[in-house]
Amino acid sequence: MTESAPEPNPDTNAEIPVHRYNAALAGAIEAKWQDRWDAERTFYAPNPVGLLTGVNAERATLPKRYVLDMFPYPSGSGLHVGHPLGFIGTDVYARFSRMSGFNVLHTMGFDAFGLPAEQYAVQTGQHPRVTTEANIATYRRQLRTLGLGHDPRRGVATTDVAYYRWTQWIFLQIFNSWYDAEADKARPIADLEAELDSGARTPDDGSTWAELTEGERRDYLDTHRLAYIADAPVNWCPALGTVLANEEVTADGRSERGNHPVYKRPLKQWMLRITAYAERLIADLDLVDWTDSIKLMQRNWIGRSVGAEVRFPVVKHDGLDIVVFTTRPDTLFGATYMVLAPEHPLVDTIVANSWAGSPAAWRGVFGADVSPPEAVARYREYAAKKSELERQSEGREKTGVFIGAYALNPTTDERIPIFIADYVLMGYGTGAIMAVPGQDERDWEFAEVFGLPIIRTVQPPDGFDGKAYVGDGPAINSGPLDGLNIVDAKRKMIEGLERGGWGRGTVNYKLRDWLFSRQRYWGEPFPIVYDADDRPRAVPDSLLPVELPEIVDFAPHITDDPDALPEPPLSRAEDWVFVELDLGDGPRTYRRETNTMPQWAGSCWYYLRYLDPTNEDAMIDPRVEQYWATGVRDGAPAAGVVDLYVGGVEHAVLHLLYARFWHKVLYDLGHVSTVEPFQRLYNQGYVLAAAYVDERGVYVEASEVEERDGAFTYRGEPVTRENGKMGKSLKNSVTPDDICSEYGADTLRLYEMFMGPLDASRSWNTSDIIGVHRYLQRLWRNVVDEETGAVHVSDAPADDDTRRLLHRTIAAVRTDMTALRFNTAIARLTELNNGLTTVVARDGN
RNA sequence: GCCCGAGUGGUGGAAUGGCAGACACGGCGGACUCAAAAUCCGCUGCUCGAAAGGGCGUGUGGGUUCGACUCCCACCUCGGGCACCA
Repeated sequence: MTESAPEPNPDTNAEIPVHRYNAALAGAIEAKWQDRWDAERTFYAPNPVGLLTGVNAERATLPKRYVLDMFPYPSGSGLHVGHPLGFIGTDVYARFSRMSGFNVLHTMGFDAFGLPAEQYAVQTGQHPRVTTEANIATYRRQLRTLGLGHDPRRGVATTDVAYYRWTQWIFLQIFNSWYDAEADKARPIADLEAELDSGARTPDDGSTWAELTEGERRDYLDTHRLAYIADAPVNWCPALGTVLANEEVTADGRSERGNHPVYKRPLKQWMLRITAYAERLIADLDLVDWTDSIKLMQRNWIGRSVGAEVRFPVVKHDGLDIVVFTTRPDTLFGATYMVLAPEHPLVDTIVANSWAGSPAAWRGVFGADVSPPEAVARYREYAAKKSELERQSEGREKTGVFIGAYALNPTTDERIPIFIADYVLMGYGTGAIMAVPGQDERDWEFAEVFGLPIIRTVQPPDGFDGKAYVGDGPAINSGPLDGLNIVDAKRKMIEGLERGGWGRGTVNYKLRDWLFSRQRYWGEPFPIVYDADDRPRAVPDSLLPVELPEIVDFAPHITDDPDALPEPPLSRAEDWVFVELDLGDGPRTYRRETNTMPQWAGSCWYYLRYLDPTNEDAMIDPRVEQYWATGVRDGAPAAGVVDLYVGGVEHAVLHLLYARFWHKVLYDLGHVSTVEPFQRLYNQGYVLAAAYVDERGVYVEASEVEERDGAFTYRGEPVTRENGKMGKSLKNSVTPDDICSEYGADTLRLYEMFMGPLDASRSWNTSDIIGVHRYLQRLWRNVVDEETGAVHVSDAPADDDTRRLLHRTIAAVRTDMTALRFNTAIARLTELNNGLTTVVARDGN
């Protein structure tokens, strides 16, 4: 056995043995190996073709394994020990995979567009790119110290022009596509145009293609694209100066970032047609290995409900119907009134001019002394002004107003009154409901307030003393449905509705299309220009990238005025906004789109660019994509290209839903060969740490708090201890740099993996680190003489007990590693080392 | 309100139907040291007992089982998600 001399300990403290494993020696060992990995390009993962082929080429014939972290936003404060928890976990798994004979792709990029760099730029005038690049350099240095085995060639940042060029290209793929419902996939918009031109397809709005003007045809195509401009109610946040996606607004109507008030108002914005994929986004969850809780969160967010659409004819308006969506068509006989959302477009058409003897109670507080149209106007004003927060604080007290109009219940031919009320939302279903107070708690409450009739259509069980009964039971008061349970009654009702032309079975989703434009500087510009008719035109691929223009004032137009219009910073770059281009019909002047893409855009596909980061001719070379897409699951081809994806649970809906959507579009268009991006998803827990509050309730710097006899003080003042997520806001961050210099990176890595299962949140406790440090020290001492540096390794066969222990450890560690149970793997290794320590103490080596 | 998940020593945690508390921190005792730190060795769930030994013990109450931290039912507490979604 050849043995090289161990590193001498650079620590000059004469008190300790020269070859003791401590922070100084660990640092020397780690630096030596990190340099060697760089020099030998150890972690370069070879591609089958292209620029990333030469180094380690022999590994390209091995089966592949793709181990991915959710890439970080490079913030100005650098890493704390909570950030690398997942990075270390994937690194351990990647190294284990590499040693198990896989060609492992493992790297780290940066999600570098976003608000903090822009806000810092607004404050200091420094360009966000400068800040961003400095922060990335800090992150790279910190990550290198941790000894992570990344392929450095693949770690792209979303702000790289060479990267966002392809983000823009993907946007154009989406823009240039439509969703073919029959084929159930996205197809090029050119196909739609060709089919309309040839007559193979007719417009779905009832128009005749041949009779449309050129402009009307453009409009038709534009409204069918997967990326389209809509003048729809959006979430407008004046304090941030931008609009936000539904997913970025909290339940109480505030911005997730900054907690500012958000207002619903109609604005022209870019939308992505994610709703076309709702069914596939639910169905394909069966193909991936994610935790049930994450799958459930996505299913709930998409919110599929099965029911029926039913037409209610409006009295005195021949041929005019109100269409409602209901999940309970079986209760139709009990529909005693209807409710429209206040902003429902039919309201203005059907509102009556007089109350015509209807009960005064129906007028609520808004129509007490005025005409129905005036009552509608007043109620609308009341509902629009009420913020989401106020709706919350007022509880669920039902308000609304009768609009003087009636509809006919198609099953009973009864005349039923039509109300508007804000408990019906325009954004869900058809914005109109049939109200069945007997079987719906909200409808019951409303009926009580307005004195409306209640008819039970399901027999409640004996002893039921509640109001609305939502459970199962035999149908009553429902003519031919009587006696049937809910499931059978629904089926029979839908059959009847479809036969009579009164409705049909349908499926509805909570998911809305994705609001995709932001009024910000530090984001990807859209590769879109507007022509003289104000219609959007794609910038051709040959003119990509559309680079961010240099401007001086990065600030969004921030205001307290909810009526102010958003004003993108890019609109100030007038030289850039107006551009002369030849889009095939001669040179003309166009106006550029001045919105930018949301931060989610770059994170929707970075895992794909990692595959072929230097390719200038394509997003990915298809042969490279094919190689990395060859995963296996239960013996069959895996659905996802990434074998293991580790990150925080906070991305359960936003990022993971958006990325799946983009991936499916790219799949439909033939650019990727898997239907899903991420085969196995694992959510690492948070690192928690003690945080301290003073008597004013303000957090104080945790590292300066002193403990005496169980009481805590900060600069002499008493403080109380809490436990919370490590971070800047709780002032309880611990940096990896400090831990590395005190114990070494291997001790830090070992501690973070030993604290508990990877998916559980764990409390950081600096005093516990010594345990794993001692383990490394004992391990070292079993191999290296602390005094002389002599390596005592023996070729002599171990005794039976030792061999048994060794092989038991190997088996257990292998199982634990595969299941990402690193804490127990380390415990097994500690037991092995404790066993060896006994042998060494007995036999001398 | 609805839907998930979790409750085990002083602490982090282990055990997924078969010896509860692996591994580690902390604590106690010892070795080394003038002394302390570091390092090493031993003990350490609670409780009765001088000891041998006994009793109790995985949030609470019930159940299934030869056997339950583990499976089932109800409840309590904590954490997360959704929230007038028809």
